[in-house]
Amino acid sequence: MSTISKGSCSSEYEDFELRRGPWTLEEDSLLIHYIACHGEGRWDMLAKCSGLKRTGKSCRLRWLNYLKPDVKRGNLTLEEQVMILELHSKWGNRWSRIAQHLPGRTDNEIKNYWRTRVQKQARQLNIDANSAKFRDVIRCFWMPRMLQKIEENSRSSSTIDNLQNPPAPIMFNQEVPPTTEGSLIVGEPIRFFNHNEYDSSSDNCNSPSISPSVPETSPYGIDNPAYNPYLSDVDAFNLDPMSAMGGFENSISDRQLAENNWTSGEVVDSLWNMDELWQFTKLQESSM
DNA sequence: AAAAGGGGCAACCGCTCCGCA
DNA sequence: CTGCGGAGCGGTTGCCCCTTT
Repeated sequence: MSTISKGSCSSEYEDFELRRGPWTLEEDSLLIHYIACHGEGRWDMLAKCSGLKRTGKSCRLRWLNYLKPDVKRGNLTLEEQVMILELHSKWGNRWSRIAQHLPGRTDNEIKNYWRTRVQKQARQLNIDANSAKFRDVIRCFWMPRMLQKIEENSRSSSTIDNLQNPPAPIMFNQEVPPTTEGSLIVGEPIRFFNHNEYDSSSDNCNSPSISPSVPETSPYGIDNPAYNPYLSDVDAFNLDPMSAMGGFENSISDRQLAENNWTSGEVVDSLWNMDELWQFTKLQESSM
């Protein structure tokens, strides 16, 4: 067990051992109280002065991922899941960046979602989760299903009046939190398009367009292959899905795959039925 | 009812970036 | 220009809880 050097706030600082592991209620309230009085930042100083026997890093993480008032708890909504899939296809494992577009969600939460739910599907399909093939499965199969589900949900909750009119584009009510990044469109609603707006000529897949209004470029170099490994993959996401699916049936033909439910809680219907995926790949095959 | 296994998630670790002296 | 400290990020680990056998 390591100790940390003497701080300016506590003469006993050098004497205690650093605490690790799960936070206690007392520690949480201590941290909340300290931040309420002194604000965020200077985490090392905060750790020393608050009386917490934790590192500054640990305090920061606990605050940002758990204690901060605007942190949203609970299952990710379908809209949030679609957003994660879409943004991940653009930016790769830029979790904090993706989290910026999901108000109240933390990078850690999104990362865990990706690893536990999405990568699990890739494993079951025997596909590399970072491969173009898997991205096409997501884009051409799962995301349209999710959007369809979102649309169904919005329809079922709408009034008769709404049913007489074409449904409006699915909108997120939340604003994208302001960011200092120059090229980002800040404060703009994240917007998906429904089927009515979809121009099939613009996409290789027979699926709705999924177009969160996020910029294509950024100072982080999302379009720079050096930062985004996906881009070095010869524009992998724009590959013809037919070719992307090539040989795909071989990897799932033994039906060894389990039912796929990477969505959480209430959305555990046939959305991720592998039979449907199977039919989907066969359709792709026969249309060639 | 108990043990084993697996999944989910909070927390840690190491690296990188950035601002400042 | 360089070194240093603070902060942030992504990968990994480990624990807890639930499910299965």
